[in-house]
Amino acid sequence: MPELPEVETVRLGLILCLVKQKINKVIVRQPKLRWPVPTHLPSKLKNQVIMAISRRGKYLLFHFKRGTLIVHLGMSGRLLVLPKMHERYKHEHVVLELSNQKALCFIDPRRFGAVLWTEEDDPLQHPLLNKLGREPLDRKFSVNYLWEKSRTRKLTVKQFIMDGHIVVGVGNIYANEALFVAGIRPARSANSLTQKECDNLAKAIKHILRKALRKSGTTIRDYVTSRNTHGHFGQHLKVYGRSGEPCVVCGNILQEVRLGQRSSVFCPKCQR
DNA sequence: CAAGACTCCTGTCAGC
DNA sequence: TGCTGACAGGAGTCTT
Repeated sequence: MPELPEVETVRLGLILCLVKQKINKVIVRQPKLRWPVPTHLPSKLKNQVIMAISRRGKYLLFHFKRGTLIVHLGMSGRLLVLPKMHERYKHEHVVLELSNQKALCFIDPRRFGAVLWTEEDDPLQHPLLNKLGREPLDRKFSVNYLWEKSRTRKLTVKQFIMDGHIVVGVGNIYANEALFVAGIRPARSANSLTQKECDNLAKAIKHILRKALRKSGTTIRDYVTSRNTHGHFGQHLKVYGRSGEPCVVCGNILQEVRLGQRSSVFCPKCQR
């Protein structure tokens, strides 16, 4: 499941081979994604040049002279740059054929992803983007911000940091890991956090995401050209997926609780 | 406004 | 071996 570091890695990889390329043709094989792929997408994109690729949260933005393509990878989405004449992947829903005889392919078995189009002057004003919370690696995502935002919130701190209206890009895996690093139990209510804990948490989120970003940065090729985007990450996870196993710090058995239908694993000794 | 339930979808895996 | 059912999960939307 692509989280923010993976999406950013995809972006960096795509910039290398897509910017300045012209779209020759768009093929929509399966328009039924998270939202329907706009029927006018092919005509809107035809003959336009990809000027830049940016990111907001886990949304990728492909900027054109007129309009912006918005892509979300959802749970199982992938963007691959393949030769124009390639063997068709299963679940290959949208294909952009490029002027360099390659094709950008959106592949998404579970179809939680999205391929959308906006012509707002500022694409960040799109309804899906304009209410998003802060970027975790931005300076503005700080102890003060977390502290203030959490004061009125009674939900669990894990659900709180996974709320994209507070901070974007913290999925279940990194939420679990960040709370472990910060020494905070996932079921604590957000408004019970002390300032010191908010500080630890903000730093832990940044730390975990930066670390993951560095790790994926070394495997950009895996994302852009071909399969197997995962595997290189699991070995670094300290709590996620390790319920019942010993804590890597103190040896206590890691426990699991479900918060908001999400599995949450923590060390009862290291996390308070 | 806040919080929880519900929803989309398919690959994977446990259990029989 | 094959079937069935549970589960996972991002995040918007609906309900309370």
